[in-house]
Amino acid sequence: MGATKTDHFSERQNKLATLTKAMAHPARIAIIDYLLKVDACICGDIVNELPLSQPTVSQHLKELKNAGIIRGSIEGNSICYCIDKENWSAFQSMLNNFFNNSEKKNNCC
Amino acid sequence: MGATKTDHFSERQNKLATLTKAMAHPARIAIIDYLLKVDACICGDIVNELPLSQPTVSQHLKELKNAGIIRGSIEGNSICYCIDKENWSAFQSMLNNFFNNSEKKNNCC
DNA sequence: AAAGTTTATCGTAATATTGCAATATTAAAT
DNA sequence: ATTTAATATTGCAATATTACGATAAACTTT
Repeated sequence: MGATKTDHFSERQNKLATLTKAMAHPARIAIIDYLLKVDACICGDIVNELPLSQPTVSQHLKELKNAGIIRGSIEGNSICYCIDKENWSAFQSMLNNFFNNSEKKNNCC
Repeated sequence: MGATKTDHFSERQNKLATLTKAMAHPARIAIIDYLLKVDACICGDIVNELPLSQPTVSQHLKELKNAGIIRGSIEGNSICYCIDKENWSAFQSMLNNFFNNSEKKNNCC
């Protein structure tokens, strides 16, 4: 196999999995770090910032965009990427709800 | 290729990526959901709860354990799994720091 | 229009993940 | 000691991810 059985899980569970999957690579964490720091940026800057080739970075950017974490807009010759703030907040809430579901009981084992 | 270049990123970035990767599957989200809900459980319960075979669930449990998200202790014949509460809190802080790094400026694009 | 710049896509190789049947392991019960 | 029950491991097939060179596409500048 190799294909995830998404259809057997709740929409919330699939969304959380998709979100965490989009973040589940150090390069993508680094891109988000950078975008949060500079709060606007040109794609080429990211390529220079990362120890990866331009096509590889482009691919990571695409994944982040598909997940709704970043947005890109054409800026003349180049492309300006930034965090999608609304989604970013929504994602934070989503994850916090997930974590706070625990009722702070003790470990049982 | 296919192997992630972890050595070029900061320890923090790699840790965040490892953590999110461990959560990046609906079955693993479902397992965590369940463990948070029941706050203790026998492995067999999880197998019954999920639409996956016993070996597959066992594999997911192993990944969650390797990531430090859950712990297991032998309980007679079976194994009792639960969330590792200390790590769980630490992970929540780690993610919140990551999210809160944004300085709430507007979207630039 | 031609040349340069910037980003995306294609093609491909290497590796990782997902899933399960079959089997092994471990402990309890008979 | 055998059988039963619960979980882990092995082996393997299908698919996904990661990475990059080569190339395409789009826009700017000359």
